[in-house]
Amino acid sequence: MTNARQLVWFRSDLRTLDHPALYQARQQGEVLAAFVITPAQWQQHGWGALKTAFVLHNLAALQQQLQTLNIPLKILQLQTFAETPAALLQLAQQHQVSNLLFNDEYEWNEQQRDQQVEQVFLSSGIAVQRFTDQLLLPPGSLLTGKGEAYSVFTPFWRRWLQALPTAKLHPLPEPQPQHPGQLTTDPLPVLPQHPALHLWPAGQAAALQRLQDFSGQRLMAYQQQRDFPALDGTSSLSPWLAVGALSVRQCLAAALHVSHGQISDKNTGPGCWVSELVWREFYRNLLLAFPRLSRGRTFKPETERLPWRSLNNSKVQRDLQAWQSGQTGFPLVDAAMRQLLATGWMHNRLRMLTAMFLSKHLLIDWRVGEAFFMQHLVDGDLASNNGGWQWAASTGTDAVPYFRLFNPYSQSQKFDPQGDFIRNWLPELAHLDHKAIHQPPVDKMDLFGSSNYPQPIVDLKMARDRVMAAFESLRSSP
DNA sequence: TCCCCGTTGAC
DNA sequence: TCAACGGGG
Ligand SMILES: Cc1cc2nc3c(=O)[nH]c(=O)nc-3n(C[C@H](O)[C@H](O)[C@H](O)COP(=O)(O)OP(=O)(O)OC[C@H]3O[C@@H](n4cnc5c(N)ncnc54)[C@H](O)[C@@H]3O)c2cc1C
Repeated sequence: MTNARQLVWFRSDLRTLDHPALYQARQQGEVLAAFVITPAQWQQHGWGALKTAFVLHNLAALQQQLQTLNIPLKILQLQTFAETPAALLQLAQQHQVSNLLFNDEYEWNEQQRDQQVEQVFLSSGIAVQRFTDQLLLPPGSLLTGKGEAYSVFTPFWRRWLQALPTAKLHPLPEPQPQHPGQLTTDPLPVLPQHPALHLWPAGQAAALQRLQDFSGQRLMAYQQQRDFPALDGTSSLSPWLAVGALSVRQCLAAALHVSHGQISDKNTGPGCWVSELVWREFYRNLLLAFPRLSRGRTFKPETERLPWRSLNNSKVQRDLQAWQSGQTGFPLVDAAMRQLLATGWMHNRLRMLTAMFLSKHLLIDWRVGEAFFMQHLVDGDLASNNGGWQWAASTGTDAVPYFRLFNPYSQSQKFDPQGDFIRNWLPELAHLDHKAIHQPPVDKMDLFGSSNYPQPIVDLKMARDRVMAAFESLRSSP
């Protein structure tokens, strides 16, 4: 048994630290690692160039780290998930593997793929071992009184807090190096470049460094600072969490460390931050329990009938393009969209604002915005992105009530009071003071060079009335 | 993880 | 004229 060869299939868990499948495999025998590149599938999932590049650069970092452990990495270059089971099995048989080990993923297509992989391996006499990795607590371990998945966050959070003290959540160490074997590591594909990639250094070492930097003053002040996009109030760890260069247990351990092992509510910096990790957890559980979410359906069935404005209409097309390019005439919305385009990341407060602006004020189908985010985000993640969009569009479970509309000007005054964030991303408005910048006066004569900043593309009162009416129409009609 | 609008009462 | 507040969406 100890010499039996173990195949560890890496997916969205590109690290060697705290890796359940890798750690267990190393205990069981000689480890061979594999990664499957499926560009056509990734494209179908709406990944953008930046996210794809980030994944591949993290793969390169993983390869290096595995080399220090004498673990060879095989790379299968395919197109889709459909080809994966056969190709992976061939690899396994070629190298006389006795066990396949991998960490679970929760999206529908990924689940289907993994089920097929498991079947072909089992019927070829290769054992399959699956591990919980992305979730702190295994799915299904937290259920409502009725034995169902939670669809409301607050009770989920309460149960989660109850379960925390007895859960085994210590990060696993990196496995010991193994004796060098005969198998060789495959060459990497050419690594794509992207202008924003330098903002997101690949690999677990960079991720841990950021976690460390965050886990002091900033974590303590998180609850006070996290809503102000001009501050460095949040961790910016989402890209590494999304590709698994960092584990959620490593994050939790850091938070527990600064809060002396205790998290009892979300009224402290660490407690509040952990509650955000649990939101991630909540959305992953939802995606697993409700497969329709992976297939573009709304959580609330009646909201499928919302009368979104048609993209065949050229005015609607122009509104969409204005939103996408940061030219809506609402400064904080535009600054946020330009942050997304330039960096591949956007502050949470602004994701909520821009998502609500598109789906509510412009009354454009949230799925269009969801796809656009996925195309540009470096941390693009189906569960969290879909969860966030359905939250903002009020089509989700435990979403914002449809009438609780953000006003882009009030949000701007509240959360960017000095206008620093706007000034940073909209140079054409940089001359305006903290009072004027939220709602710039018309600069007809181009005295300040801001005449090319657009006028608001929509009247807020009209937009508000329109979206309220749209939601209210759901009640009366069948 | 909200905003709007009408009312009230102090000036 | 304006802050404070409550109801409603
Ligand atoms: C419309 C919309 C789309 C979103 N799309 C994504 C996405 O594609 N990928 C993604 O990772 N997050 C997404 N989020 C959630 C959230 O905005 C980001 O996780 C967060 O902004 C990342 O920044 P951070 O790492 O500094 O977060 P921190 O505040 O430091 O939080 C720590 C971690 O907790 C998790 N987290 C925080 N807030 C949330 C949340 N509201 N929901 C789920 N997880 C959360 C993230 O993994 C994050 O890295 C979306 C939110 C909205 C409203």
